[in-house]
Amino acid sequence: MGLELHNTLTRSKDEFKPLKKGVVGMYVCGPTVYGHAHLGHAKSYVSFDILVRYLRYLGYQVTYVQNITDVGHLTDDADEGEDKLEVAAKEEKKHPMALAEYYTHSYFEDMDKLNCVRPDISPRASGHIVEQIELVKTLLEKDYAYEVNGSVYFDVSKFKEYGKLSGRNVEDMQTGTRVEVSPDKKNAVDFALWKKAEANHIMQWPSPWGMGYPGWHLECSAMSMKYLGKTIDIHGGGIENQFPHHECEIAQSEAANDVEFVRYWIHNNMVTVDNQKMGKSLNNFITLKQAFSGSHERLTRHYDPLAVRQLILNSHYRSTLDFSDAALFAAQSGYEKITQAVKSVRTNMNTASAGDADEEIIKELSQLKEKFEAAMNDDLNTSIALSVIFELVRLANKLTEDTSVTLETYKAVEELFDKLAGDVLGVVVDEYPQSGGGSDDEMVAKLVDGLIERRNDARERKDFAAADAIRDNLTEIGIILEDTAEGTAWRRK
RNA sequence: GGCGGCGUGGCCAAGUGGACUAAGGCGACGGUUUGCAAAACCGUUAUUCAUGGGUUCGAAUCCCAUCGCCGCCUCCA
Repeated sequence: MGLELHNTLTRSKDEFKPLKKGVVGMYVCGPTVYGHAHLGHAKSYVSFDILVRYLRYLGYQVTYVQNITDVGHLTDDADEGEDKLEVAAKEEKKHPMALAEYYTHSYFEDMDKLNCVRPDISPRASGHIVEQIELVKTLLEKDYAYEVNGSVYFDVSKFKEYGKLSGRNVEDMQTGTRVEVSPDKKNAVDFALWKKAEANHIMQWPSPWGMGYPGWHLECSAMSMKYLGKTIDIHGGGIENQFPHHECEIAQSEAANDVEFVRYWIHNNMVTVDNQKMGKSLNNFITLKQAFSGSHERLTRHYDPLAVRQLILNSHYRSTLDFSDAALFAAQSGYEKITQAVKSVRTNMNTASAGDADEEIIKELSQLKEKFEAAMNDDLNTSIALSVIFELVRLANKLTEDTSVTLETYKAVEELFDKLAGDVLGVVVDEYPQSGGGSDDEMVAKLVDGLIERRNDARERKDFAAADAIRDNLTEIGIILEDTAEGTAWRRK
């Protein structure tokens, strides 16, 4: 049984078969860069990162495109909306482009820490105005769009399949519209492809319809088309974008190209914090930088970025995930357990004896691998996949207590950790620094090593009072000592 | 008003008709180990899946009702 993915378009789990054998084109709606990334971004992009990693694990050649929205968009389709990049720029007294640049860097920095693979292409909306204008022209030529006062709208009544993704019908929405309808529109559900800019609008570009800026659904259609072709295999995004954003993308793209736009629509669910929607006004809005440093009043400590990642993998991407300090704390402990096991295996490899691998162990490993793949094939059940990693941890920990285990056996265990927990889940890395990184680390390491030496002297003299005093001191500042058969190891709490 | 989701042990969370006498993690407790710890290992911690009916040989899983929580419909991952 191959990979099955839940496709929003069909509302069922469909076997994944790319258009071209062995090759996958995947587009994911990226962030609007007007602020630091938060926990919601983490869930979304870690989820899609898992999909990319797993497809590559299965041998697909994946082209992963994720846009950067650096063109602010109106808060609604009517004229009174404000451009959020411009709003943020005014607050910070910077040019919108400087702001976009700053938060783009910040975004990549956070995603790197979460061990998300970089997209192959990160196209900026502002760099694709030409393509977007071309798309609007095509839609006008094909009579799917109309121009009014320098703005261009998509005529939803012309696209019969509008609503097929979100399961809405146009009549229902006509009556239920809560926002004020722009008088320029023929129908309330019509959406802007191009908006005329007022003189004070900073970000604007020349177009056949005058100075303006692209509508907020347009960039994804234009850029996915440019880099992945008219039909793409996978389009991912947050569930809140299912409507209207993705519905509109389908309308624009299929009207322009007369072919199916996306074969598999994948939507991930939202995040809550302490069981409430995360929002700035609720004081439960937590950025990734705050989570990594522990600088938020709802957090009792700092959390390892990979522990945040692990918490995300602990639940399914289509379930809502509640971030709480307790949940993060549990994930941190679990993450450390995996890390410890991997480190022990690697350490023991240095001293293990030569000899063939244990056949029983090899058999167990291949069973774990099968279980892992079956879970991932079932719409990316990372929760079960992660439980397999914990089984592997237990197996590894038992081995490291046995001195007769051979190097070949350890190699097989380590390889499975690297492939499943490393390449696919991304919670195991190749190198673990002794501590969190930073310029003082080497000095800290030397200091701790020195103290360990003095403590061991005291222990040899049976002066346990002195020995314990040293250890207690270190514990107080967050350094944990562990006496093992090979000597005393230490780690940061 | 329209659409959708959820409610599983102290906490997080899989499972969605029969191998469920319900994974896994965290926490807690007991044991092994240790000079004492830490880590690790072994064991214990839900006869029960919001509640009440029903369908079925069989339900956490399907249907109905009730209660509670949440999301989308306006930018948002």
